Amino acid sequence: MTELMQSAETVDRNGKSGKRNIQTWIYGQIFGAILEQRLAPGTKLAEDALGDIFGVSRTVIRAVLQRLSHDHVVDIRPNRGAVVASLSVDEVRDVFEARRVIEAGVIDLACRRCDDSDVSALRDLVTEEQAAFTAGDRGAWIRLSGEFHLRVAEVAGNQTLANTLRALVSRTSLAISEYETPGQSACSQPEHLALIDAIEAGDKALATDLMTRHLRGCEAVLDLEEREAGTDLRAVFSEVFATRDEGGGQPA
Amino acid sequence: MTELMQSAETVDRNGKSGKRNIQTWIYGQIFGAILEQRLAPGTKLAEDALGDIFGVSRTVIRAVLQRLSHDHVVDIRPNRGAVVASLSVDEVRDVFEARRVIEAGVIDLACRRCDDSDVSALRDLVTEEQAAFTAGDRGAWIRLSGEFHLRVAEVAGNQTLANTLRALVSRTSLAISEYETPGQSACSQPEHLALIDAIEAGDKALATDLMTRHLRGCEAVLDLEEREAGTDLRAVFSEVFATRDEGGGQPA
DNA sequence: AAACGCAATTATGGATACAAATTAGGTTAT
DNA sequence: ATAACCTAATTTGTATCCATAATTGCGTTT
Repeated sequence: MTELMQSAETVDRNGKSGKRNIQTWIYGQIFGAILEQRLAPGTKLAEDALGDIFGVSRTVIRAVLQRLSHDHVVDIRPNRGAVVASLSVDEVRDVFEARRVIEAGVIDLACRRCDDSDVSALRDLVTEEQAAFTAGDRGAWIRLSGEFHLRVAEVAGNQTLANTLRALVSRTSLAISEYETPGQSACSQPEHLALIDAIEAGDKALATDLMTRHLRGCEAVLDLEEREAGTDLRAVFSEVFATRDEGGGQPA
Repeated sequence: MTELMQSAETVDRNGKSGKRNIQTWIYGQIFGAILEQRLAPGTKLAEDALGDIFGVSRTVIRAVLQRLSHDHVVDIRPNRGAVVASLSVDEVRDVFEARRVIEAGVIDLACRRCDDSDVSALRDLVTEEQAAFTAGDRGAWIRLSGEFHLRVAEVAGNQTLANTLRALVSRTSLAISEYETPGQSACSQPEHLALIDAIEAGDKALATDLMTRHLRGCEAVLDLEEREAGTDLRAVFSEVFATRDEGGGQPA
């Protein structure tokens, strides 16, 4: 988390100008930190603290937080500040359902419009993803895994769909952050490679089917059922109350 | 355009509290004005002017403009202010393509999840739409026409898809604003009614087919080909340069 | 001793003040 | 007369300041 502490002035983040749109840069930094799970859901994002860290005033931070809020990756409660967003189980289901709808269409378009350079670029990306996975760099792996889907959307050649998908992919990262099953880290590289093959072959029916199954698989790996009960405080303690007369839940 | 001049304090816009989240209210006002075409694409949205109109400081206006910018209905150029967004021809095509992808999925879900009250609510909405069309209230008609699609998304029961679609519907309004053919105002009520019938019957194949055709029809009504040349300044004046030696384009 | 209420502190929402950049208008020189 | 340049005014970007709402800790009361 301390990587954030580099002063905004000293870092040449653009290669072009020294201070072009500092706001966008900070936005990217916080966004990236959330996606790579260096900031966990529920973390308070105080304006003063972030202002100190990045060496700007609250004005800039406020603008950044509002943009992030619109992306649904941070949650701004009126008069109560901003926190890294937490997705409810229903929201996670909605996000995956939305992705199945959108990415089925995206990959259909990609089948029609891809050329050889697109295919090899996609394969390179999966190689990177494999490397991050092997190296155990979980943050980079999640980011690259999402980036694969975004690259497919770019191949599809529709900027609007790509932007839409970007929002959903980032929320998926948040979902993984909250609901992943400890042991099961679904290794998606083989499925991504199969998708590329289908795209290359121009087999739209196969490609859409693979994509749908892939997304269903990602969702299935999360433990949404167990946690679903966990969000209901009353349910969590129901057993305690049921057994308290027998001394079941009482401390010594 | 003068309806905007109601003072923010005097209007009870929520029914609950007198000044709850003024920002959201102003956002809605400007958003609505753009959707109903009371603000044309390209219109400058100066912070000071809007602040005076709504009786708030630039701080609030800036936040609102940033939200609108994220919705792609206003365009913020660094150091040069905000204007109502203008969609290029390519963007319009992208938006319609995206809508075909998303709404095909949405209506599929709607077929599965709708009940009788949903169906009658949709029919009521089309009745309203018809009334606005008959009354010649173009702004209300465009808004209600878009609202129909959003209601279908709500019937589908996926908040994420509904939000995504909301952004696309508003951009569609902008596209109509810029590219509509003068005479042809496509009356969409019959097509909307046919969609409702298909949803009610649960005929997913028919419903998705109708939706796709409906959206293609809306796009076809716009004159994207003619304007496409119009955006290329060089092409516009190519004839002038070709004929200038003959005195073709010279003023007296 | 525990629970309720009050006050102080902290943080957010909004307004104002200041700096930087762009645009428009005027002046000058060719 | 036209074109280029320079200056002034308007507008955006950022920082600081004030007001209001929320949280926390302490004291009082039962």
